[in-house]
This record gives sequence, structure tokens and C-alpha cells, in this order.
Amino acid sequence: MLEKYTIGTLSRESGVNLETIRYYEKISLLNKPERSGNGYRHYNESAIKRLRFIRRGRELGFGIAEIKTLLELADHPEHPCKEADQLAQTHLTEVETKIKDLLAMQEVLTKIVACQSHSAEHCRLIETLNQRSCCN
Amino acid sequence: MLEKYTIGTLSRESGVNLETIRYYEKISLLNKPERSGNGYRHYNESAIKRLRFIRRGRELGFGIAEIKTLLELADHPEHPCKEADQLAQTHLTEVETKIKDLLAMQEVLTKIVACQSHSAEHCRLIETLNQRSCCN
DNA sequence: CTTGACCCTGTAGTAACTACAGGCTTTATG
DNA sequence: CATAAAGCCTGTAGTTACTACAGGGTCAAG
Repeated sequence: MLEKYTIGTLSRESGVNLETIRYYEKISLLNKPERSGNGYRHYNESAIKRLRFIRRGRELGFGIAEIKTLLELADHPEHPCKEADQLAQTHLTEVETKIKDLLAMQEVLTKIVACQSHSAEHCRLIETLNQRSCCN
Repeated sequence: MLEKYTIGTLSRESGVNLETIRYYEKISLLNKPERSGNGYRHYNESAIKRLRFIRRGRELGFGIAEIKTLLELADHPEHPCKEADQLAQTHLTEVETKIKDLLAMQEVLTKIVACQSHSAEHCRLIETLNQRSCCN
């Protein structure tokens, strides 16, 4: 009753790719599971929760190392939250930096796309990359 | 007079890391330069232009493969611009997708950071990852 | 003449997977 | 009952775009 999921089932339940689960085990993000006589991995409910935790962390853009720390903290509810707060703050700043960079790219690309050109000689994208003046 | 830059000078002039220049050569993004007797690479003005073109492309977020295509197009001004327009459009869409994803992350992270917690048990980030209800 | 700056090749490491190759086991179907 | 499909196993290599050495040669200045 306790170890009722095979890796395929766990993959479906958690939304994490099967090969990714084995990868997480290899890098010690997940504990090694029990094995049945045939060598198959078997998991329980807590593995699902853990994997979902990891998946949500990845969806928020945290790296594996950060998630490892967060799993540690989640396992010790008495610990201060300071470290997690710090991770969130730092990560938020990184995300905002990336947004800023992408918005700058978007602005240039939008201008380029807005103007149809005919030949490579007067192609806006290529002109931009050559840093010659653009069609405005 | 023609081949007057060493790789270090080229690096400074183009704003591209020296090791990256050698890497670009290895993956055939840059042509192999002349070598002087001692085996040193020597470059001319056109190499600077080409590297700057590449750098600007990278700054706009294009991948190496796309830049390779764009360099081809830039070398053939009589070619239609259609392919470049297409690349720009596709890339713009990718950039906008990334922005959307990052904005979603930012929104969640901002909420998490806004609320100071004390212990991991009531830590907003960890609660979010556990998908228990948050402090609002 | 030696020290520091510059150049060379080639390999390995980074992040987080993904994709096989090659080979078992288990389950479903005829 | 045989066989085929689905599922599992290990281990390695590939992806992107660099970056960081290790180990070694060359060149200019004091």
C-alpha cells in the first residue's frame, strides 16, 4: 500500500518527465526509491508531493541548487524563513533583469518586423545588424 | 596593411571575448584567418565588421544558426529579404513568449516577497511550492 | 635575461535536461 | 500459449553558447 507507484505513474501524477525523474535521482535531488524484485523503482505519495514541489519551483524559474535548498527548508518547518525569503528576492531580481533585456530586444525586433523590405540590401534586420541607418 | 589585427585587438575592437572568437572559428561562424610565421591569427577590418554583426545579433537574442543564415544573406544583397523577415518575426514571437513566462514568474514572486514570514512552516515561498494556501 | 603580456591547441565544465542504444520484464491479445 | 506492445533498466552522448583551464610557445621592455 505504501509503495504503489511505478516511475511511469509517478511521471503522470507529478507532471515530470520520466527521464527527468531518473535524472533528479542521479543528481540527488530525489532520494533513491525502493526497488521491487525485478529492479523497478517504486514510489509513494510523498514522492509525488516532492516532485510537484520541484516542478513548481522550476516553473517559477528556480535552479536545481535553489530547489535543493528549498526542499531542505521545507523538511524543517522550525527553521527561519529568512533563507527562503532571500532566495525569492534574489531570484525575483534576476527575473526582472531578464524581462528588461527581453523587452529591449522586443522593441528593436518589433520595429524591424513592422517594416517590410524587398531585398537583403535594404533589409531592416540586416541593416540593423550592420548598424547602418534603418528605414526611418 | 590589410591584416593588421591580432586576436586580442580584434576582441577589444569588436567587443567579443577572445576565447569566443576562437570558438566562432571552430564552429565555422567565422572564416579561418591568416596566420603569421609564429602561428598567430591576423585579421582585417572586415573581420571586425563581421564580429560586430554577430555580437549585435546575439544581443538581439538570435541563435548561432540564425546568425549564420543572416551572415549569408548579408553577403548577398541581391537576395530577397523574405528569409530575414521571417527569422525576425519568428524570433520576436519567441521573445514575446519568454516575456510572458517571466512576467508570470514575476507576479508570483512579487507576491511572495511582499509578505515577510518568520519560520519555514509559514514561509510563503515554501507554502506556494507546496501549493497550500498563501497568506491572503 | 628574465618577466609579463600575448598567443597557441585541446579538453572539460556549465544548466537542465533529452534522446537514444541495447536489453530486460510484464501485460494484453489472438 | 506465443508473441507483440508497453514499460522498465543502465549508461552514454547530445543540446546551447560559451568559459575556463592546462600546458606550452613567442615577443617586447627594462
